[in-house]
Amino acid sequence: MSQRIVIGLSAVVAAVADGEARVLTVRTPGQPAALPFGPFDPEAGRTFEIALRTFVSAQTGFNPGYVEQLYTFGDKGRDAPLAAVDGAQAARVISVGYLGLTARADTVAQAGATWSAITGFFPWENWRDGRPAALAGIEAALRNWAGASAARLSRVRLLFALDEAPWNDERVLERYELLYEAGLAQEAARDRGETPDPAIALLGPALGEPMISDHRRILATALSRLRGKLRYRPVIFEMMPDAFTLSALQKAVELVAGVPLHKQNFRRALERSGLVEGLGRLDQETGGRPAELFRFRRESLASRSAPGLSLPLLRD
Amino acid sequence: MSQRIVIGLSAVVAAVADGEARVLTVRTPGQPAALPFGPFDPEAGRTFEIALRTFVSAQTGFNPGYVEQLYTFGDKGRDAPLAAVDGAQAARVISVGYLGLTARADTVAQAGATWSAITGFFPWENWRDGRPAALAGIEAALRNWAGASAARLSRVRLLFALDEAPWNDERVLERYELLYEAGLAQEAARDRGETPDPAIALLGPALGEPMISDHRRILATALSRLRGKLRYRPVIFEMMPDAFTLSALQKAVELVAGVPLHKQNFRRALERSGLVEGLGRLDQETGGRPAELFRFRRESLASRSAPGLSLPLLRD
DNA sequence: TCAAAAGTGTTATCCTTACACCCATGT
DNA sequence: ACATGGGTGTAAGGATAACACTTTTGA
Repeated sequence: MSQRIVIGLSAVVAAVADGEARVLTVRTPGQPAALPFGPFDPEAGRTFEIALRTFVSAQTGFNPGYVEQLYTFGDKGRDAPLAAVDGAQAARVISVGYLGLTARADTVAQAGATWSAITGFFPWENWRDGRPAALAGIEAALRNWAGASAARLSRVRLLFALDEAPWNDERVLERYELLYEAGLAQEAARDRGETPDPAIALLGPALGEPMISDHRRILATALSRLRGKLRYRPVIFEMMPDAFTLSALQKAVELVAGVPLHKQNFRRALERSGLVEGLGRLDQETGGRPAELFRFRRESLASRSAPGLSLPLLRD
Repeated sequence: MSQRIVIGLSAVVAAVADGEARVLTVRTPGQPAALPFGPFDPEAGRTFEIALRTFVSAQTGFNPGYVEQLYTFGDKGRDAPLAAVDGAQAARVISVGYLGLTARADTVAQAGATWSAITGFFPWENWRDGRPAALAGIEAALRNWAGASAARLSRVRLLFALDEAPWNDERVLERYELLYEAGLAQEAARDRGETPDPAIALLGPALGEPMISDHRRILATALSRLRGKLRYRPVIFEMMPDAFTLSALQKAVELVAGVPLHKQNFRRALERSGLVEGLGRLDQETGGRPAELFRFRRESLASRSAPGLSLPLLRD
C-alpha cells in the first residue's frame, strides 16, 4: 500500500513598505512565523496558481498581483508543512513555493497576517550600510564549522564575502543552506529532532528569526530569484505604485537587493533603458525639493531586448 | 474521497553530438517520442533527483552528470504522463521537469533510447543559417490566428521576430505555448480530444515533431532555461569534454543558442573571462590547421562575479 | 598550390565608473 | 540661511562590434 502524497503550496508575497522589504506572514502566538500556505486539492484546483491565490486571500485578506512559481521541494527529512493534513499521518509532503509581488502592502484584513521585514529572517543579507554587524558572529561560527576542511572554508569565504571576497547579493539560498548545514539555522536541529547547537543561543538574533517547516528556505529561494530577476526583467515595477519618484524606485531596488546604489549612474542607465517616463507632475511630499513623478512604460517591453535594470554599486 | 496525486518526473538530458544539439529520447514504435520519465515513489525516493537519476539510467542506460530542476506543471487539461499509473485511473498527475547536461552522448545501452536533434521538435528555433525556412508557413498561420486582435498580433510579432522585430533566442517556451494556444501544436487538439487544425497537416514538418503528453512543453522549458543560463553561468562546459578546441566550444554554444556568433569577439570575451586555459597541446583532427586544446578552469568560479559567457552575435 | 580551419590586429563607438557640483523647496 | 533631498556635467577607462588579414596543416 503506497504512501499518500500531499502537495503543499506556500507563497512568498513581497512588497516594499515603511522603508523595508517585507513579506506577508501569518503569525500564530507561540509558534514561529509562517508564510501563507495550504494543501493543493487535486479535485478543486485547476492550476496551482489559482489555488494559491484563493488561500492567500483567505488567510491574509490580500490578493497578490504578479505571481510566479519558484521551486518544488521534495526531500525527505526537511520538515514540510501539512504533514498531518487530511488525517493521513504518514503523508509524504511535496512543497511547491511561489513568489508574488505587490505594490500594496496595506490591505491586510485577516488577524495574524502581518508584513514582516525580510531582514528579520536574514540579518546578514543587508549590506546597505556596509558589512552587516550580524556577520561578525556568524563568521566566527562558520570558520569554526569549516575547521581544517579547505572545501568548506572556500565555500564559506565565497558565500559570506570573507577575506576580501566580493559580496554576491543573489546567493541568498546558498547562504541559508550553508547555515542550515552548519547547524546554525534553528530549523536544522528541529528537523532532526535534536537539541540546537549552543552557538545559536550565543549568536542570538544575528542568525535571524526561524520559520515554520521549510518556509525560511522558500523565502531564501524567493529572495535569490527576485534579486537575480531584477537584473534582467523589470519586476521591480510590480512593487511600485503607478506613479513614483526615481528616488523611491532606487530605494526599492536597494531594499530588495540589499546593496547601496550610485544615484546618478542608476538614473542614467534607467534613462537609457527607456523603461520609465516622466509624468511632468511633482511629488511635494519629499521633505526637500519636490521630485518629478514617473511611470513604468509597460509598452517598452515590446521593443526591448534586455529589459532589466543595471545595478551600479556604490562603494563607500 | 479525495483524488489521488501522482508525481511524474521527466528528464531533458541534453548534449551536443554529431553537429547537433540533442536530447535523450525514448521511442516506442507507433507512439510519439518521449522523454525518459517515471513516477516518483514516495516511499522509496529520498529526493526527486535521486529518483530521477535512477530511472533515467534504467530507461536509457545513461547517467547524466549535471542536473537541475526546471518547473512543476500542475494544470488540469494538459495531458500528463502516468495518468493511469498505479491502477488509479483518475489520478491527478503533477509533472516535475528536470534538466540534465552531459558531454557524453554516446553510451546508450537500452533499446529505444536515442539522441534526437532538438531542432526536430522546434524547427523554428534554429537561426544559425539565417531566418529558418520553417518560419514562412508558421508566420502565415499565426497572422491568420491573430486576425484583427492587436494584442495577439503584437505577441506574435515579438516572439517570432516578424516585421523587423529582433529574434530573442531565450523565449522558446513562450513561442511553443503560443503555437499550442493557436492550435498549431499537435498536442493542443490531442489534449482537448479534438481533431487537429487542418493547417497542421499543411505545414507539415515545419511545426516540429510532437511528443507524448506534456514532454514538448518540458523540452521547451529546458531549452529556454539553458539558453538563458549560458549567459550567466558557465553551464556550457558541462556539455564539453575535458579538453576541447575554441571552435568546438563556439560550435556548441551556437548549437544550443541557435544563433551564429562572431568568432573573434567570442574568443576575446572568453579570454577576458578567465574561464578557460590553454593546454599547450594541439588537436590534429581539425581538417585544417591544428587547433590548441583548452580546458575549463573550474577554479575560476571562486574568484569571479559574473561567470557567464558573452554571446556576440554575428549579423550576416 | 589550394582548400580548410586556426588564429591575430585595429579602430570607432558605446557603456560604466567615478569624480563633484547646482537646484528647489520647507522650516 | 540652512537643512533636505532632487537633479545634472563630464572625463577616463573598459567592453563591444565591426572591419580583414595571416598562419598552419592535409589533400
